[in-house]
Amino acid sequence: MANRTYHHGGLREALVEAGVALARTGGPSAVVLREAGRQVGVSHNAAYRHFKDREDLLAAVSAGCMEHLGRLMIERAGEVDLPDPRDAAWARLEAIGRAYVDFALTEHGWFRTAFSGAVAHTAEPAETHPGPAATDPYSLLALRLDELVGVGALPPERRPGAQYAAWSAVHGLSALLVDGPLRQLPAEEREAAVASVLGAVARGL
Amino acid sequence: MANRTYHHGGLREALVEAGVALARTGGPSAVVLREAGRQVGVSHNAAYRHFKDREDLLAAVSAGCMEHLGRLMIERAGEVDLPDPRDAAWARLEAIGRAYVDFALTEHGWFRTAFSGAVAHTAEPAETHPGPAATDPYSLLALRLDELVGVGALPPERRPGAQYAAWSAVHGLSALLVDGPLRQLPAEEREAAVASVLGAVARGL
DNA sequence: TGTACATCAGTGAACGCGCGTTCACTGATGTAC
DNA sequence: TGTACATCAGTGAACGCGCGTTCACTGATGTAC
Repeated sequence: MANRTYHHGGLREALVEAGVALARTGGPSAVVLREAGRQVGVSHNAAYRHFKDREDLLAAVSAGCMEHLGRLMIERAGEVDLPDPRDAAWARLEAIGRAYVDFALTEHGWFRTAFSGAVAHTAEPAETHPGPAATDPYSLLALRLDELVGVGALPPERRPGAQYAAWSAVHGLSALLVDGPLRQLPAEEREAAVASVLGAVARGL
Repeated sequence: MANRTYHHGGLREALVEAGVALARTGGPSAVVLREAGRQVGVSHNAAYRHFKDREDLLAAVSAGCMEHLGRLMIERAGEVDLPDPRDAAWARLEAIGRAYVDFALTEHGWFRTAFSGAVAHTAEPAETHPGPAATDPYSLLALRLDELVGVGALPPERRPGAQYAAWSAVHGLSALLVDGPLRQLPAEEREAAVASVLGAVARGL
C-alpha cells in the first residue's frame, strides 16, 4: 500500500478495487480504464503496466464481483443452525440459492459484471488443492450437493448433473428478475416466484 | 415493397429487418443506427423519422428476435405426435424447453438481443384478446402448463408459480451455456446438462 | 381537373463525445562489482 | 559504502475511432377548394 511516491506500490489491486466500485453502480460497461486510473490518482495509461488491455482489467474486476457473490453465499449458509443434519443440509442449499438471487437483486451491477467476462468452468471441477477454501459459486453449490448426499438426504444416483439443474434455476430466475422480462414484477409476486423456484429445485433433485 | 422512389414505403419494417440481421451476428451492440440505414440504402439519419432514438430501434429489433424464438418453440411443439394426451402434454413442454435452449445455442446473437431491450411482463398475463395467437415465449409456456393441468397431468394446485420454475431453469441453463461459465462445456456434457435440467423441471412440477 | 398549401419522409453536413491505445519519455528501484 | 547500469513503473501528449444526434434543407404526397 505504502507511499505517496512515484511508485504506487499496489496499483494493480487499487485499480481492480476501483473497477469493482465502478461496476457496482454501472455494471461492466462502467469499468473504464481511464476512470479507474482517475479514481486511483494515476495517469490514464498507467494501467497498462498491470493489464494487457481493458478486457484484461475487466476480467479481474469480474472475478472480484464473483467473489462478493461467493462471500454472501458463504455467509448465508453459515447462518443456518438446525439440529437435524438433513434439515440443515437442505436449509443450506436454500440459503445459498436465496443469497444468489438476493445478490442479483440488490447488486445489479456486480451481478452483471460477475458474469460478463467470467472465466469458463470446465466439465470437471478443478482438482481440490489444499489452501483457502473455494469461494466461487459453482464450488459452493457442489459442496452443498455433496453434503446432501453425505447426510443421506439425496440419493447418490441423483447427484450427477444436479448442479446444472440447481444452478440453472437460480441463475435464470436472477437474470429474468434483474435484467429480463420479470424485472417489473411487484415485490410480493417476486417473492412468490423465488419461493416457487427454490421449492421446485428441491423437489426436482 | 414498392418503389425506388424518394419515399421508401416500408422503411420502418426494413430497418427493423436490417437490425435483426445485424443482431444475428453481433448481438445487441451490433444494432447500429447508421449501419441499419446503410443496409437499407438510406441516409444515416432517416431512421429518426420512425424511431425516437437508437434504443427505440433496438426495442423493435429485440421484439423481432423474441418472435423468432417463439416461432421455433411453436414449431417444435407442433412436431410432437403422441397418442396419450398426458404423454403428449409432457412432451410438448419438453419440446419448447429444448427449443429455447437450442435457440440460445445456435442463435447467440438473437437470443442475447431478445433479452436486451425486452419489454417487461406484468404479473398477470395480458387478458386474452381474440386475434392472432400469442408467440411470446412466456405465453407459450403458460399454454403448455395449462394444457398439463387440463389433461390431468399436473395437479391444479401446482399450477400457480409453475411458469417461474420452468422458465427460470431453462433460461438460466441457456444463459450459462451461451454467455456464462458453462460456455466451454464439451458438447456431450452439455447435452447431459440439458437433459438433467429438463428432467428436474418435470420432476419439480 | 387544376392549383395552393400543409405535412410527411427523406438528405447531407457537422458536432461532440470519451474512450482505448500507442509513443517516446522520465523518475524510482534493485543489483553487481 | 559507493558507483554504474539495467529494469521497472509511472507520465503526458497525441491519434483515430465510429458512433448518436441535431440542424436546416428538399423532394414527394395528400387534401381542400
